[in-house]
Amino acid sequence: MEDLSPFIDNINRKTRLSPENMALLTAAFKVVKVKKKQLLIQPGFVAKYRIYVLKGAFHSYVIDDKGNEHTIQFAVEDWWLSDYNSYVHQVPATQFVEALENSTILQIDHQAEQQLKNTNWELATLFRLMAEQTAAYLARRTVSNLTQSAEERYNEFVAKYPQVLQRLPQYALASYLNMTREFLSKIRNAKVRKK
Amino acid sequence: MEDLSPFIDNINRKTRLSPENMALLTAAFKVVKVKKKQLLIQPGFVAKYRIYVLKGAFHSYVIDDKGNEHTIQFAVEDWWLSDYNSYVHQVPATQFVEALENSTILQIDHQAEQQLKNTNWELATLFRLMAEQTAAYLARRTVSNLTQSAEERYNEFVAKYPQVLQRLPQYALASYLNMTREFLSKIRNAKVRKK
DNA sequence: GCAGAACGATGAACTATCTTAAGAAAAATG
DNA sequence: CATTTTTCTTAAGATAGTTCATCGTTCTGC
Repeated sequence: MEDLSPFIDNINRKTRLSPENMALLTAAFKVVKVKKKQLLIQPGFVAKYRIYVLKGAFHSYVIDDKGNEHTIQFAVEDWWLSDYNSYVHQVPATQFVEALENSTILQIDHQAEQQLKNTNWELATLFRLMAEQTAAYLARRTVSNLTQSAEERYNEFVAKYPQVLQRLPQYALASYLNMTREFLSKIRNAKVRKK
Repeated sequence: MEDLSPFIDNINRKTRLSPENMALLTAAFKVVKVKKKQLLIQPGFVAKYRIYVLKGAFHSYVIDDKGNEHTIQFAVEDWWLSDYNSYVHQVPATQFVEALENSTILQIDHQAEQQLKNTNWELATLFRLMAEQTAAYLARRTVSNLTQSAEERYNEFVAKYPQVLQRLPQYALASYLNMTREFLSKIRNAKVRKK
């Protein structure tokens, strides 16, 4: 049996649920184990799940016309992810969501989420707060993408997510920061020399 | 008296409200006229309002360390905008929201919105759908920022918002597309010559 | 425990985009 | 409608970031 307490804490930080509703919510999420490199979401298929990471690491990415991979989002323990556009509108995904390590997730399917939102005030509020926070996060990210240079984006990431840094392959981080792996390598090395 | 039908249609496209709730909602929004160049939101102040554009045009932007302006978002008739991070979390804004033309807006203040969401199921659902759609939109924008070149971003904008194009100052569009005005000028001109 | 694949580092040549500067056009203002 | 201010264009030189090719290192599956 998995320990769901990180998940429960995560929810409690967003809103206060009655014990019954917390039980309803956790019952709607399924524990799933996935192996490194396994895909949870693939372009062409509708994203069926909203995903919470209990243990492990993921990234979501797209592949552009030239065949280059671009990481859109990371998620490690206690983070959420999906292809939001696909999940919200139930249209075919454009993103891959791939495990970077062997991982354990909680997933809720779209239909179950709709059902909860349509019948339960507290849970509807919870999902609203999640959507608002996702929007606020993406807005901040858009600003940082528009205003910072490659090196500044790297520095910001290091400062914000030092623990995450260790666990990510550099090619994924590079594409998340919107630069080539070679250039990221260069930046990192220039830093080391300075010290 | 202003004609609110575009607003009402906008809401109806998101969800079906009872006449009473539609009345409650429209009562919570105030009609405000603003002059070109007027600021609705300013860095340092908490964004008090969620804004719907009835008539006119706006852009939101930030100013970076070097003093350069970066447009984050546009809005013309029938669009919504705010500094979402500031509005959602009620923290000081980082963005300006400025009128590009003399305009008429509908605005709801954060407290009134909370009140409606806390007491009314249908309206809570409406605001949840709005947050979800905002998140999905920002996710799409993030992808396009990460995967496309300057010229491709311009082409995409032209294809998607041809009518909007005419009404925006080029310097605002350039910074929205994450390039200098000079470079945008070059791209446009290269196109004209090809024809 | 080995072979092949995936990952990261490095350097040289290249290119997309920026910077600066100056003039032309357009719009706002009195 | 003349003047001032703002916006757009053009062009030359500068640079951040890419591409390509190569090599050492570390995973990974069998």
